[in-house]
Amino acid sequence: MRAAGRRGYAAGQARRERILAIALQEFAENGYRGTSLARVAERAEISQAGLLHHFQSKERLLVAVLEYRDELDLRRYPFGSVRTGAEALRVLVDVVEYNSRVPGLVQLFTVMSGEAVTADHPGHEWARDRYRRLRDETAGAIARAVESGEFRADIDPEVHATRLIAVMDGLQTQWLLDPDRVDMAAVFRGHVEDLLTAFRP
Amino acid sequence: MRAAGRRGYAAGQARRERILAIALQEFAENGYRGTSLARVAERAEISQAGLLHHFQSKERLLVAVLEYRDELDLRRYPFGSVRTGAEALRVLVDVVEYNSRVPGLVQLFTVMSGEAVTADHPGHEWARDRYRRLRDETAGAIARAVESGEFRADIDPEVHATRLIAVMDGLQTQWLLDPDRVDMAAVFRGHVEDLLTAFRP
DNA sequence: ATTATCTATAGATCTATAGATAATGC
DNA sequence: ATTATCTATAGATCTATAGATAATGC
Repeated sequence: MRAAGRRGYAAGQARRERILAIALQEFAENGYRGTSLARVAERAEISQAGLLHHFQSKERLLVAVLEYRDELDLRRYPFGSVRTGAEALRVLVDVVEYNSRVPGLVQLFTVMSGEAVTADHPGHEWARDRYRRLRDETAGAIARAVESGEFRADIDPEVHATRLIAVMDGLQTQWLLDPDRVDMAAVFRGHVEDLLTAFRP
Repeated sequence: MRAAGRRGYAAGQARRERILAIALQEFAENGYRGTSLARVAERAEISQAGLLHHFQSKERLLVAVLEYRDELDLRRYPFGSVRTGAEALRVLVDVVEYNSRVPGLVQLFTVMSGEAVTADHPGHEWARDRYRRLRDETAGAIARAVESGEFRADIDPEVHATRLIAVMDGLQTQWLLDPDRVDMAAVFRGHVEDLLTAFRP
């Protein structure tokens, strides 16, 4: 397909993608501060200076990894095309069920969100904006369901969006730490079922 | 008071406590991997070798900080002395309200939990065990309320404990990243009120 | 005798840059 | 000409230990 032939040669483009995939794994396993460029370079079979030719600094590499993930990830949040509130909540359940099959990706977000609450972390703005976007999209879907009369009129879309995302997030941490004792997908599914009952007018 | 004169001189004991308080701040601000012993030592006005006389390694220092916090923290979770389910949920609301006044401590736990999902992190076992304990205590309180007939018979204490802790945790992350847009205490209070309604037989 | 503290340093990182050489594709 | 890649290295860390000196309190 070669969507991005705009800059660099084909070999360089392929190398950049390989570096991104490996860096994603390393950041997920060790966090930003625990990841070394030397190790990423070694696994990508390039010298460290070679790596820095493609990504000018460790910060830039992290930002590129986060954007790379978001691209793939946002496709799983098709809130724009969703018709009903029940459908929107189903999308969230699907996302959680998908996540429970890709612990590495979940770990990237959990580790990054944790580190990124510290002010000087290069992913700080990214994390803040990502949550804003998720809240806005989720709240929008809930608001539409309230307007259509599908959900009760007295529920606050913003508050429930914040809560729903909090449950998803908090479950991820508990699940990653103790997968045998925390059935993330089942607990979240139950939560959404309870909500659908509570939201009914 | 000098509860712990058992090992070391008084001056050493005082110094250890000073180091713990400063290390807690540094770990909260920068995470485990982003914290340097040199900086902790500098702020505690001791040489780095002097610091390592009191805590034999960086790992041991982290463990000591986590235990130090837990001591203070567990007093805020007096689940043993709670009589009713409603009271237990009130305790959680109180904890969240208290937390919203001590962002530094909340940040320590959020950063540590995030970093600690990586397998080799020295706080990995600590975090896993802490969540197990929280879940067990919360589930126990809910189970008692179910048995007494205060809460509906068909609610699963373990599942609801996991969910409640997830909401608390997930709200912390969103609140730390965006305190102006996320009113952690209010959202959690609303959540608990909704639960009390839903739990009524 | 035990504890507290220091200086000095080993030894291992780590990120980023300088500067050279080789390959690519217009 | 641009891009990709390398070696070498500067310069700044970082943790932990060795070994010495001073203070404490039984």
